[in-house]
Amino acid sequence: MKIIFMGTPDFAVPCLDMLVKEGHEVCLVVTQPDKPKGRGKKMLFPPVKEKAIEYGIEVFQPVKVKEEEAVEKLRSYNADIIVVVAFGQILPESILNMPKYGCVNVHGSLLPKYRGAAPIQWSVINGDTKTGVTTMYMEKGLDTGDMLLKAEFDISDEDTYGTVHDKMCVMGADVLKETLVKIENGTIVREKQDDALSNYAPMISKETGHIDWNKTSFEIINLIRGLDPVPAAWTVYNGEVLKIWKAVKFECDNSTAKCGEIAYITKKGFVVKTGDGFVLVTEIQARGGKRMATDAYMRGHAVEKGIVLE
RNA sequence: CGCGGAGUGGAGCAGCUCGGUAGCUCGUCGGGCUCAUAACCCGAAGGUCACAGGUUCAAAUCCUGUCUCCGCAA
Repeated sequence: MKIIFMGTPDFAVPCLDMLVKEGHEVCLVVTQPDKPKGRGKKMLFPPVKEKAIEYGIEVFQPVKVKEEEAVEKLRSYNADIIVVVAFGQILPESILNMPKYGCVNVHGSLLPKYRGAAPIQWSVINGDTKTGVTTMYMEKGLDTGDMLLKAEFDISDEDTYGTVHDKMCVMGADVLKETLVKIENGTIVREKQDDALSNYAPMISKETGHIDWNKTSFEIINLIRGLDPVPAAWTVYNGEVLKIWKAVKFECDNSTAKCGEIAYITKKGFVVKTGDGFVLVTEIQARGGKRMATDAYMRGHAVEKGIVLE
């Protein structure tokens, strides 16, 4: 099929890769404009653009795809279908209605759960043990379109946002592949989303990662997992931000410690009181420092019992 | 030229302001104590102090340049 592909981050790359390898005619790749990133201010290409260049596909980077000029450019390609994977901009109806087969989206959750920008993170943060990808026809509402195909998989205790993301984007490409086959041969089945079962997964901000030690150990550990590797869960230690990369439940008999207080020091790390128990923090990152095991950090820094994390 | 921090034995740090025998907490190896141990005691190995120049009688320490890593901001 003749396809316009719209996507931006790493998550979208396997899908683009698949489209090309399956022999589809990807006539245009639409992605977000280059932005100065990183330390220097270096202009970095979005990952999807890198891949498009590799394949020699034309790249289009409108600041606002909904503007008339951009819409007309898309129309001029007369594509059969538009595939959207983590593009990062809202599409106007003029685009949604443009191609013969419509606009298909790959979403990182089992819809109708976790509509919105950060479905993977929130499913980990909420402690879900199962997630998946869903393909759907796009419509005006945010991730509300009719569902097409799904694939699900388990989230283990060891999984983080990063590991789930990596599994999911590969799986997303597979599901998309199958979806396109069925669309093309007319065997696809649309399924309405049950709005009553839906919820929203809002964008993750820095503040999302600020640990509330009054919460349960389970909630705190899941928050840490859900924000690893970006943007990280953190707390304030001696007035400075301390990122927490890994923590596990811990048994401790310190009954006087209050939430957030370092209740105990072990060889592996320090133990913090939570809303319903204790967690042993085993991997951290201090301001200006690298991510490292807590015991390594404690060899060079004095971490004392009684300090309260905020 | 966005702001800032850092590169010191295997790990994490101190020392640098006020140049002059490389230190701390661990790890590793050997020995000892112990029913035993991640505990304790004794001992040992292991570092061109990121790289390249410069100043100096002498540079981890002062000056210049380069590379790499990290935090913030985007």
